[in-house]
Amino acid sequence: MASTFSFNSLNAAQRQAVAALDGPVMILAGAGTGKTRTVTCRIAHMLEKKIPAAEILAVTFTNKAASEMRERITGMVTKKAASDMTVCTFHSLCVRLLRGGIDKLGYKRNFSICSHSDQVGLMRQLLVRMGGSDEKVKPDTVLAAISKAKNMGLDPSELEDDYFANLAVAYQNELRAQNAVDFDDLLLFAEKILREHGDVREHFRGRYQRVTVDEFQDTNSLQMRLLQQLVGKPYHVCVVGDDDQSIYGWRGAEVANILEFENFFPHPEIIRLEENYRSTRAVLHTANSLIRHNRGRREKILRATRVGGDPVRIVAMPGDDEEAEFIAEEILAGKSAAGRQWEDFAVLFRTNNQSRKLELAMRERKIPYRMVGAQSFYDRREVRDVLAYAQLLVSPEADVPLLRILNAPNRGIGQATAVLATQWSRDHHQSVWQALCDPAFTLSIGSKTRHAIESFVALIAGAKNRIDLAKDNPADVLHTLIREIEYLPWLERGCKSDSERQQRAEGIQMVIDSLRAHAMQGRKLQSFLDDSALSADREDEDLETKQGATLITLHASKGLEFPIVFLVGLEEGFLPHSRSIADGTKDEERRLLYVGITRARDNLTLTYCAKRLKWGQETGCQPSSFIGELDAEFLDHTSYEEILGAEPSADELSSFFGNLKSMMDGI
DNA sequence: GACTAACGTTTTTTT
DNA sequence: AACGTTAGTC
Repeated sequence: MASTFSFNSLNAAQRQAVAALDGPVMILAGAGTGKTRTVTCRIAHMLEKKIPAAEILAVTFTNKAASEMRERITGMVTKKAASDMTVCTFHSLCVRLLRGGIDKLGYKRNFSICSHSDQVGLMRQLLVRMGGSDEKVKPDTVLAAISKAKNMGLDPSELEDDYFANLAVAYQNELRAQNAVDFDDLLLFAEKILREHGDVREHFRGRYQRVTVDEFQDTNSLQMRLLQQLVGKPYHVCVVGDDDQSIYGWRGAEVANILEFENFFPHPEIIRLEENYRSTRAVLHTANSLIRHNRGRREKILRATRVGGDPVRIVAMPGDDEEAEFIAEEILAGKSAAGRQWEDFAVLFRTNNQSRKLELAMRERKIPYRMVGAQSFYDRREVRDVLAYAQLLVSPEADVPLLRILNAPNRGIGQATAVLATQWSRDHHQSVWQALCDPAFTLSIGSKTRHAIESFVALIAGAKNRIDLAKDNPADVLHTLIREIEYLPWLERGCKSDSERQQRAEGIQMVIDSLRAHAMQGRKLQSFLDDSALSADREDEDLETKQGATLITLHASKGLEFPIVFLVGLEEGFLPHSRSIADGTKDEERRLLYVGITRARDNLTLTYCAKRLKWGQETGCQPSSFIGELDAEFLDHTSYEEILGAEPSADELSSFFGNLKSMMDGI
């Protein structure tokens, strides 16, 4: 039994996509057209055609997408086949490659991976060290320029601005000295090794003969180059995406990859999935009428398989307070009148700060809601600290994590000492850890600090030893270490509230628990660290476990769907965002709105306000220019006053009193 | 080296 | 308004 799927359950275009196994294939999959199903069926079809599972590689952008795809495939094929194929992100694929061959570029195989906050920390140091600039330059600005250069295939020294070029060179040298790489380097170095080493390239091309890339509209040019190295003749490569849903241009996504695919792989078979199973005709027609205004797209017209539907409402609001209250009331009324679940409702907004008033309105009415969190779990301080300790237990010579926790908690090794140690290590071409271990260095330090260094070295070395001798479970060693150094009490002293204290403690516990689970599967500490470094997972439960209406940014909503959608703040300057108008990327804003609209299954409401609180200041607003681009056929343009002024229906009345009651209960 | 006060900034977010 | 960063003080 190889696989279970049936051609009969697919439409003509999907069938064509599933059948097209050989040569370059591009599947243009509009929103809600059954993309994932098509891709998983296509892979199942490969197995049916006796293509060995081990030769199949599917690349995604996020870990979430990778695990979802793995899950879907696992449901269709044998366990063996599912575990034999490779489904992973671009970055984790590159880590695998580099752990086995980065020494070709002069790095050691136990390199560490810099997170964004590591990068910022490093750049901040460099800015101080280099000085020289009259203007204040933000670390993020420089890092963005460096990232852009790497993605374009430029050497750091080739940056236009001399000051930036100097910083970029220093940054790259510093990383190399610390045997560390950043996220871009993972792709950059993997591509370089594949390009320059024919044996490695042939090995990978032989190993992965069937490559699928999901969300292709999000690839940047470096990823494109990597893909070209990865895929050899006869180019059995399949890319899947939708240029109309390309909303990550600001972080390097290159729509040209999808628009000019035939320039990268010759004579691709191009298949369009245009039958939409998600939305009503009203929603879809409105979405189509908007996206038509973009130039230079792969033209697609989504066809609704569902008939009719409520008209799309556009509601003019006096202000953002009324907007939030209106939506909360509508959710309350909709739930009781139409027998909906809280989970059926979603409110979409452009910027995170727009969620405040919405949250408040939800809380007042006791509507359960889930916010798709802005702060990533792995960016939380306690998590990064504990992971840094874990990293030292694998390789204390990793400077980045060492410097991170050298004085966390405070142990009397402050910044001054850190600078001296870094300086010494640089002068002697050694790691900071080696400096701390070397009497030649420590004897130059005051006795008080020296003793602090000695006990720190003993602490780490002792714990590392226990792991190396495999006497204890790494999770236990780490747990003991964290307790011994009284990390949590130190952290708690800096907390303002009890809930914050609790959250910190939970963060630490979650790392330990997840390491323990990892170790149970017999996997090494290093692989745990790689996974952690490459996953910016928000607190996982987010959508799956948490109950309630969804509050979410337009960006984060891509790939999701909801029966009832409210899309707020359709105001010029917000959507399109003023910054995008200045940058000349209004097309991308239009795509963003398009993504938002196509999230709706049954019912869609768009709102805009006459005034809005912005940075603590009341500001007047104009309706978004996008509103005028929507075709009127299925639109119902109305206003807050008009809706409130109308005779309330029996349903609305009963829910009004219901609300009143729940508000009273809340007091 | 730790703590506090003033200051400036504020799109989107993944690896 | 609210947050993080920085400069200044003890």
